[in-house]
Amino acid sequence: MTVTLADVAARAQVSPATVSRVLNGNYPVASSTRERVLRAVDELDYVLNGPASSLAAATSDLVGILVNDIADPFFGIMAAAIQSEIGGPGGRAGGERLGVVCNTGGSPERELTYLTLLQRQRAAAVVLTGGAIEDTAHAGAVAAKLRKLHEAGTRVVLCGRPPAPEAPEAIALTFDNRGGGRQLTEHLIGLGHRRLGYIAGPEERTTTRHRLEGHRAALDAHGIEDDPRRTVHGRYDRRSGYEATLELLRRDPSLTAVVAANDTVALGACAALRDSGLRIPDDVSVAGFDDLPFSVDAVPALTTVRLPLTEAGARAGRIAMGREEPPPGGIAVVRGELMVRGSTGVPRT
Amino acid sequence: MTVTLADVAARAQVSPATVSRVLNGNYPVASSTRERVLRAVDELDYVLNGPASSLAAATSDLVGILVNDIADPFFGIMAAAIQSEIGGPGGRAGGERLGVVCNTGGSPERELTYLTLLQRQRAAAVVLTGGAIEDTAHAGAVAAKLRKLHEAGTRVVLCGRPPAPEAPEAIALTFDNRGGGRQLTEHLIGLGHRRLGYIAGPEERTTTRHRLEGHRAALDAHGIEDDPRRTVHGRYDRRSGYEATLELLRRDPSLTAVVAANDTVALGACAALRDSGLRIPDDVSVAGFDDLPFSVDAVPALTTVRLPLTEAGARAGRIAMGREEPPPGGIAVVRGELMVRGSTGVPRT
DNA sequence: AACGCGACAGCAAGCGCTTTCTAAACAAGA
DNA sequence: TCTTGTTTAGAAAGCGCTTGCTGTCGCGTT
Repeated sequence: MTVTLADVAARAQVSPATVSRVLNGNYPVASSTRERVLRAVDELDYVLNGPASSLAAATSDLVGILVNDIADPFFGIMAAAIQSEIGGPGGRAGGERLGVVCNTGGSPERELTYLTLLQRQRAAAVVLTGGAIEDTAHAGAVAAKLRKLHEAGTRVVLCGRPPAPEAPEAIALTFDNRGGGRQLTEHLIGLGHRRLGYIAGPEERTTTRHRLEGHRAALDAHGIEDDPRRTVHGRYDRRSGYEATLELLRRDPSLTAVVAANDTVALGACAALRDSGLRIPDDVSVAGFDDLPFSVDAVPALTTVRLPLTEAGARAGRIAMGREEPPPGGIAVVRGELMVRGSTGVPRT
Repeated sequence: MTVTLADVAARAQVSPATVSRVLNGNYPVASSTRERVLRAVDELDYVLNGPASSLAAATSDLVGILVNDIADPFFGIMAAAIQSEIGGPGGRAGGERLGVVCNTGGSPERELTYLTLLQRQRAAAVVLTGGAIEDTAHAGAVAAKLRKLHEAGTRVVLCGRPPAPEAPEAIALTFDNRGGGRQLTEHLIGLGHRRLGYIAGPEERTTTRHRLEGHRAALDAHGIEDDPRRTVHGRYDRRSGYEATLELLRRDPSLTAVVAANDTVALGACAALRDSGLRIPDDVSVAGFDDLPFSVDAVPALTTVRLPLTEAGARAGRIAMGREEPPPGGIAVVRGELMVRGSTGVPRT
């Protein structure tokens, strides 16, 4: 029925061991023999049995990529970059690896489930992307899993996620969300804004907290009181941005700027402002975060903080594959870059 | 070092066989025994060895999802929907499956490589999303792989991809790209447009061809000559839409409408028009395809054809898991819905 | 001429699990 | 009492591959 190594060996008149060595290519095999084996492989259309191979070798060629929301380009772009460094053709280094993207949907349980599944598959590496959930119990559980994975020989990399003190062996490429948030708000303050609304993401995420902290730091540095009523929490999606904006306007119709948790939310905010008859940026300025591809096409183009998602993802991928040295101390901070565009301007007086 | 089934068995004072049966839960085990085993599993923090299990059982819990471009929400949305039906309990007993997204980047070789990798892993199912590549050799190779996968017990589902006549065992959920394209262009013609530019996708994709055919059918049905100079091919991205639009304008500045291969391209087209000092839709109407989430937020909102990506993906996922009957004949056509919005209007006279 | 050694190839022992077949224990029908 | 059936547990044979160790052979050294 299915072709096995033994079949290939028989056909090539060699032992199974030799076939295995030809296929794995880390043991001297005479080129004439090798050729014979490869021909047999070809003729029989042989495909290695992955599970058997993984079992015997105690390693697999799976690399897991965990994302919060695969439908969100923020994660899609990182995932694509990571995968491009991991395998398929082109990633020659030491065999083909299967980079698999796992969608947690932002759910803690699913995150753990996937981690277990990956552990079960004896994954070669795992990359966790995006912000972490700030729940002590859950964070502890994740850290414990990461430690186990590491012990089992799985490389662990965090991309766009803060370091996990409880799992220090995980390499972390962290986005400077705090700094970016601060830059953004300072830009707005510099333009003359004093009444800024802030649409934050879900409460329990590190990304949310850090960006918000940056915003508040900027306010504080300029002696602007941070009225808690000017901050609204929501999900990281357009709808949430729309509703949050209406809420902010209800609370304070004199707002001159809205800072959104990310670009998607900012787009929703723009829609809400327009639907409320307000012009951007003449009446209200809007700023986003991430600089996703569509942001430059918004009308007006969105002022935002560009995060080098592709570069960071690629680097994370290389580190996961052991093809690049981890940063000293296992932690690197990746900075964003303020992109000033049409959606922010001098406030009306 | 690592905990094995035998360790658990020893601790629970039962045989490995019993532990296995408890874990797989498809064999009668006395509840007292079961409990003892589960406690041991818990105490030892045991995690099943996936490869070993797959080897012994000759099946794995991997489900592959192939996408052309994971950074594109079109695929991200489908992938999320598919995965949501795959993960978690629900399938077989013991049923956690690992839904893995593989990014081919639109490359034929990568597509085949991933298919081989999935075959190697003895995947439980494979879902291919998005348009196929129209290259006889490649199509044949893919079909052959699909047939092999099927023979090996892997369920194969196509989602948003035309049926593969050479691999009839693959269930196909096909988008009615031709019909959608036709509707869109007829809408424009109905508004009075006669000089329509068309920005098509890459030449060799079925999606590209079908949408274009629909467009031409509409022109033809209304006796409008199809000037080949009014069609430009490009990639499915924003940049391509931008450049193609400039090219179309150069060829015929009197265009009154631009139909884009998809929403992302349409966004680029809008940018190009605006940069050329043209108003939408007063000077030129623009239409997209897919109705991605950001399309409604474009200014003006994009007229487009909504494809039920989430529904189709979910259905494909269920079929892949064997939880839903395949459509009769193994083929189902999924229709799009014309969404008329602000980006199209009556042409200037 | 004897020896040593490098380069290859094969043997066989697992890797950790599933599953068939068998056995034990007990209840119930004859 | 003996047979038959039912339920639950164990023994053991692999699943297909990798790899440490053991040869074998030919050739350069001494």
